[in-house]
Amino acid sequence: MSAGFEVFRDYVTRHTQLSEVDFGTLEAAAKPKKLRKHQYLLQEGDVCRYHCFITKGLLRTYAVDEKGNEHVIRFAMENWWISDRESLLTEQPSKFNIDAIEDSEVLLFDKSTMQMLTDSIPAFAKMVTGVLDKSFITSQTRIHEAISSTAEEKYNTFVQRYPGFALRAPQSMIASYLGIKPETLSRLRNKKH
Amino acid sequence: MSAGFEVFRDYVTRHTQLSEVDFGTLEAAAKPKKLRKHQYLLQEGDVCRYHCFITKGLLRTYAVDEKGNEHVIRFAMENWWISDRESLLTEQPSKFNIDAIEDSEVLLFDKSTMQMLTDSIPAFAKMVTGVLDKSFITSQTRIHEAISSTAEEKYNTFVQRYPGFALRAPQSMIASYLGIKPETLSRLRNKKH
DNA sequence: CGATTCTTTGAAAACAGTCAATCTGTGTGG
DNA sequence: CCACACAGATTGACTGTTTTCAAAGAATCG
Repeated sequence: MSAGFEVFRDYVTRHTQLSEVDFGTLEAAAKPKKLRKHQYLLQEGDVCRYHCFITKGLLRTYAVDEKGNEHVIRFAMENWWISDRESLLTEQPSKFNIDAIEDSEVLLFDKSTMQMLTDSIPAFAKMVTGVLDKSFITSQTRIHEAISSTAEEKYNTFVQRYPGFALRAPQSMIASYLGIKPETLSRLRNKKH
Repeated sequence: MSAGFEVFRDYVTRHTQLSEVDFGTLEAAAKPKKLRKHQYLLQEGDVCRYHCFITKGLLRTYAVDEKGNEHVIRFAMENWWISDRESLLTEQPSKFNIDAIEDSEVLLFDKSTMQMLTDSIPAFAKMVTGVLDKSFITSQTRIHEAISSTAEEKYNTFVQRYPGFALRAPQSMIASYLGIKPETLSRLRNKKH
């Protein structure tokens, strides 16, 4: 009854070198949690308290505007981290929602536990900073595409880069992620080639 | 003959607590550089070797597409860091250009020096990670706005958030940053409200 | 199945982009 | 110091893309 620890262990092993003792410390610190489809991991207005590692499933971060429209900020699946870093950092209520698109399983590390882990395991701290660095680079790339590509280019790039998301997320959410309307995405997809 | 060291010292003092010795180490590691308007700090195809702290002036990161159009990825001014983190991390040629919009002054910290500094000064390492964290949060916010706002909303938000950029950067670059055409920006600005 | 949600399609309206011409301000060389 | 050249900004008319609204058609789930 693993609760996703092997997924996490594989991930960590691929990204850094840790002793068996350190693995134990990490696994003891992690709180496994299961989420059913549509279940919130974080709801707007709540303070985000956890760094969250996904061992199974698919989640999204989204914001809701005054008109009630949802805007998907990001998707995340197995072997990705998800949280609202702003809320986590400032301890202010989050502007975002995070919920499960599929039944999912995650490992939760609360803020102070994470601090303790990064303080006591330098290799883990390095890995975590490396993840952040890559996240930032990915964000820059997304910004670049958002300001320079047409709707069609954005969609094609998205499908190539994230085939998993393209297959597993509803088209309305993909449209939202790309900043276009679902009708527009439907038309793009159904025009020949 | 300060070369911007007091600006840097002020900045570091505002963000962390460091001994006089550590300040000395940082300042000894920094290479001051002056840039004239239009001068490159980094040119597409070159490998980015430096973390760069701006003590004076205004710079931009931009990409050039197949059609020759420039796309401004970001602006940065006094007390901001700028670099191409992807190129810095991977040591592969950069896809971006960084150049000076005004005559500027920067402090350069090369990759290995930066590594040495963060390894030997934990408080500095924390500050640097904090900067990265905030950069990531800022990127997320920008993505959110890019996918959810109209051109007019993007412009208004930009002016409020970055009055300095709005005043100091040419409108064609601001338009590029927002992902709209200069003509469209001009029309937005000149329609009454 | 039956109900709900997601996707597709159509037609019209709104919006942003294109191309070309004019206007403005800046800086440079004569 | 003036005049010209140049880049940046504005304006107009037109085109093309995306949104909106509405309705019909799949697909999914209890």
